[in-house]
Amino acid sequence: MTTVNDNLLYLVAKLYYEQELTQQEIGEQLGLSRFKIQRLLTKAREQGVVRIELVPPTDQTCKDLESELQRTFGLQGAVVVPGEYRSEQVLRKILGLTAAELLPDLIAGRRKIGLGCGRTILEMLDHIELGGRQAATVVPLFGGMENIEPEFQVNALAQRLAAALGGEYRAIYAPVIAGSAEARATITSDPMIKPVVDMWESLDLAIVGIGYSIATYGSAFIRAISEKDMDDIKNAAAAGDVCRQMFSITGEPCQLDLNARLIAMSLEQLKRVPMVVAIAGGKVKAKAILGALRGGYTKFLISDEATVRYVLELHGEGASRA
Amino acid sequence: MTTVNDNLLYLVAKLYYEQELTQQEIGEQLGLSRFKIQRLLTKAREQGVVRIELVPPTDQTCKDLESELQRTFGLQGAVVVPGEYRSEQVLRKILGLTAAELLPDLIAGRRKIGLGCGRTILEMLDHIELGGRQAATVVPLFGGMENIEPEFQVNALAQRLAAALGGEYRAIYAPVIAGSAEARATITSDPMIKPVVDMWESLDLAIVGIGYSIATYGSAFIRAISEKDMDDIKNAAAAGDVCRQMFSITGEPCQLDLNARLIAMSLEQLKRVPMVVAIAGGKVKAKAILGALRGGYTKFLISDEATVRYVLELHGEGASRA
DNA sequence: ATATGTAGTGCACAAATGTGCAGAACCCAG
DNA sequence: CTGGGTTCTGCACATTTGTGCACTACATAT
Repeated sequence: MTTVNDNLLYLVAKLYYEQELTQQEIGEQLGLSRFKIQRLLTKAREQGVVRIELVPPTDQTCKDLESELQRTFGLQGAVVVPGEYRSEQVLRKILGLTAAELLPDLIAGRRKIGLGCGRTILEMLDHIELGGRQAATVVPLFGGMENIEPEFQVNALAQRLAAALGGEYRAIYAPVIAGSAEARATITSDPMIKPVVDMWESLDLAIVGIGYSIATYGSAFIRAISEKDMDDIKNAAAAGDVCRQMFSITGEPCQLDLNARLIAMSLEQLKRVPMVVAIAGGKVKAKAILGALRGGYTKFLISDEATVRYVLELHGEGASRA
Repeated sequence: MTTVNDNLLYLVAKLYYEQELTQQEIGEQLGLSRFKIQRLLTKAREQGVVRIELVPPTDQTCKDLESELQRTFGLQGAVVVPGEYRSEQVLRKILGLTAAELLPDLIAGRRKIGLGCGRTILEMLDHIELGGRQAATVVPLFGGMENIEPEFQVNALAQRLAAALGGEYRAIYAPVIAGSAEARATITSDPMIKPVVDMWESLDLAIVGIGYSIATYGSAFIRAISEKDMDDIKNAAAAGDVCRQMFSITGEPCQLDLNARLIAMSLEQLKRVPMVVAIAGGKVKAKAILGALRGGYTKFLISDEATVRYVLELHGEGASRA
């Protein structure tokens, strides 16, 4: 590999990207075949002669809403993406991307990291680029489901985050819902599982989604609970959940028999974690988000403008009624 | 134009350039049509959300040859592009590009700039990006030819350089060869032409190519000279020219009748310019380059490794023979 | 209510780009 | 010089991207 290449690569790259000639035209001008040019370009990209940089929207976040959230709910911080997104797909991706970019700052030396699951979390993982050797350990915050969808494979997500961080992860080989309270006790005291569950007591950071309907959890979850559980949930007026732990719009934990069978970090434990980042958006989730905020289950919220406005409006109404 | 766009643009750009999804795939994931994605990407590029940067080969020039040139011929500087280029097309483009990138430093505040012409100079102009409002004036260094080829349209080249610099230019409306010495006198004293010709006396910078054969100048030039002129040139053992002024391999100006008809900056004038940059490469030009260096007609040389080695070799031979 | 312009959409088609493969060229050890 | 490896080349073909156009939507002026 002579140095000729470097100059040639640069030249070809320049003609292609700056003068916007086609590979064909460049080939003709240089007396080389189109294919050669094509390969030179590929090489130029590989070797970093061509660098494609994406400029993140310059902090165009809704500062006003962010500080209002912070004040109203005693958060440590918030990031509100401006705009209204009709498409849930788009919103999820944008929140995931936003979260991915905030992550390095949010992690900042925290070692024991708990990770929830869900589509937004999955999107976030798609965009993380960190690589740096972080001395971090990632654990799932609740058990798994037989559900095949990748966004609910808690261990896989933890593994991906750990890989992106260059740290380690712990897998949990337990179901999110045990068959009975006794089964739960047996499972969580199993020597393979206990160490993971125990870590929930001493996390430095938790990254969670906010759920708004048991329907979200998919058929596997529903299959695991009884008619009575369903009735209980309805009666308790569950507005949403964090780590599968349900609460009402006022932030009160729902008292459910189901709770005794849940293998998931508890809301009390969550409140003791020094930093909890919740990522959630979309009007359908507004009540769930409000409940989580009122209950103090998160310390940092990543959401979107339209949703946050609606959440604050709902909160105001509730206040005036009270 | 809402801020929504910015986030969406960034997202789409990221999916396209970093995750290397196709526009089709992105469309499917986001629930938007391929065409929409296409247009978003175009917008992202236009708005600078996507920034494509080319990293110039990190100064991989032949330092040793450069300093040898400098020492041997008393140059103020030299840049030698490494490698051997078989294709003249490629070499010309690479030299042009190299020169274009050096230009800002070479100009550095110099106001009166003289410009030669030729294919390498043309390539250089293709790559200049400067835009800055330079208080510069660009003049051609010799008259024009009826030749249609764009690389010999002296005024057009001067105009292009001036445009790139954001400065002014002067056009010369005179032929490079007048019909007779008397005609030359008449023409150069014409009030439209004299001011331009006079500027050659007080240039701050000249940028020239080095010619190696009258054949290079094209048919229009040849048509303008007689059989006798051709014989003269052969007898004088012309090795090359700068600004159409011919010299031998030893750097001696050729004494030609033709000279009295040339409307071009003289070699004496050229030697008085504080900075002369010559751009030339290719083994066929070696003798011409050597003559120019020996004659002191340039103060800065931009060339390629193979040629420079050959030039230095030729120079060594000459020295040992003498 | 009716023109009238402006912006956005999807489509059919055209152009450009990317890829697996088969053969050529090269290079070195035996 | 010969066989076996690697690299380089061009090509047919498949994929991906870009574009002019006709059509819709919506807002503003008449």
